[in-house]
This record gives sequence, C-alpha cells and structure tokens, in this order.
Amino acid sequence: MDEARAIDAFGALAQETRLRIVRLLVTAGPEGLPAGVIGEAMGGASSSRMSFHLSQLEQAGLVTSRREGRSILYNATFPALAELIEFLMRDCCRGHPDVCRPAVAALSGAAGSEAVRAAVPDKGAPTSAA
Amino acid sequence: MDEARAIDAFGALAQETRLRIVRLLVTAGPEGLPAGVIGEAMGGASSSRMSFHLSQLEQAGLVTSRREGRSILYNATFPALAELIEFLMRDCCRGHPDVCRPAVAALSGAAGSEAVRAAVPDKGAPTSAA
DNA sequence: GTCATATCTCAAGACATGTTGAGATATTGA
DNA sequence: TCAATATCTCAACATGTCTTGAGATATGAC
Repeated sequence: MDEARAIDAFGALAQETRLRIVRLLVTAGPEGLPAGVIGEAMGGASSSRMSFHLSQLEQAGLVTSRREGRSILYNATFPALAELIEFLMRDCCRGHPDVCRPAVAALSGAAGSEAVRAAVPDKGAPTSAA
Repeated sequence: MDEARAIDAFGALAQETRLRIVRLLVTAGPEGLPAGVIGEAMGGASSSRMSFHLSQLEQAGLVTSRREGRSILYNATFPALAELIEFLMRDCCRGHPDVCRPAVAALSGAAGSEAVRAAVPDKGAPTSAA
C-alpha cells in the first residue's frame, strides 16, 4: 500500500459513522449487509447519508458492493484492512520492532510468547522506545 | 484505545504532511527532532504550518514534545502507534484471524511461518474472507 | 538589556467534508 | 403497466480543515 492510498484509508476511518460501518461489516463477514440494514444499525441514518459514507468507504477501497435483488450488499475488503495494518506496522516497527510486539501479543491474548518474539523482527533497535 | 481516540489518530494520519512527520519521527527514534528540522524535511514548510500540524499530532497523542534550549523537540509516541495497530487488528481479526496473518507475516519477512500462525489467534473463522 | 533564533498564536481566506431534503433510478410483484 | 421498495444522485447549507502572513513569546548569546 502506498502513502496516498493509506491517507485515503485513514481519512475514511477518521469518522465515527464510517468507522462503525467498517467494524459492523467486518463482523458481518464475507456475505455482507444491505445498505438499509447498515443504516438501521447506525441509528436509522438517512439513505443519502448512508450512501455518502458507503461511497467514501468504497472509494477508499475499504468496502465493496454488489447488487442482489433490490438491495445493494456491502462487505469489508479484508485485504485492504490487512494492508493498512501492514503499512502502519512497517512505519512503526522500522527500527523499533519492540513497539509492534505488544500489539501482536495483545492480539494473541497469550503472554509475551516466543511465537510473538519470532513473528516480529528484531533488527537491533533500542529498547527505550517511549 | 477507545473509538474516539482511534478516530482522532486516523484523522491525524489522514494528511500527507502529518503522515510524513510521523514516519520521519519514527525513524528518528526516541531522541526526537526539533520543529525546524522537521519543517526542512517537509520541503521548507512555514513555521506556522509546522506548528499547526505538530499540535494536531500532539492532540491526537501520536507525538510528544519537550523544550531543549531554543528548540522544541518532537518524537513519535510509539505506544500510541502500537495501540492504533492493535485497534485495527482487533477489528479486522475479530473472527477473521486469517486476514491479519499476512500483515504479521509481511512484517517478519519470513514465509508464513508457524510463529505467525501462533501469534494470531484462530477462533474458528471462515477462510473465504475476501 | 538588547539582539538573534526558534517556535507559537491568531485571524482571514480558500477549500473540503458532512448533513439534509427532494427527486431520480433500478428491481420486484400485482 | 403501476405501485412499492431499496438505494443513489444532486444542490444547498453549515461546519471543519489547511494555508498564509503578521505578530507574540521564550531562550540563549553578547
């Protein structure tokens, strides 16, 4: 993911309604949800407001849409989310792998395991990264 | 990291100058850089422009500042970056751990290793997450 | 104290973003 | 074809963001 694309993605996520939409669609999985249901979940947002935010997310590449009958189903673009995470991690781990370890460790739930230490590279960065 | 804080952070990163500042400060490490040097690196941005963006980043918790002589040194807040990554991973891995694995794997540079598979939890999610 | 340096603060203007409401478009069923 | 449903598109408005330039503030050297 290049810088411009990351900026678009960050911008798309920097808004309450859109961030919630993404989280909702992530939990909804690959089947997706129709715009109307998403609007309901957003507290009964107007259709034009939904359309606006959904198109912003789609332009940013974070969701995709497909028509199914009368409805248009949206789903999260998981690869784009993964790339965004990777973009952030590259920035923040470049020379500071000890910073990313806690994030990965928190994910795994387990204590700072050997697995985590193995997953995050250690290029000999300082430990006082705070 | 809660939703509101994540939105602030995403908003702060959704701007070319600010994203570059963060990347610069990450590579600069814990010693940090003076505002003037950062401005130079941003193509000679005006001091008021720098001040604006740096204060945005500081409000979002992504950088911290301290005075040292005449200069004010800024450095990246690594824990905040790590929390942001964790926030994103939680969203995107909730039920879809196979999505986060590539990101972690890309970080480690190594092929999709056992270490990575161990670091990212597998709660029995579908594999067709795309 | 005075001066130079480094940075911040403030106000103004241009531009971008988010919301609303009215109306257009596509799909389905009677 | 007609009506109902689901969603999009557009224009208008309010609000927020970014840049600029002028001036204020803090620090250190003379």
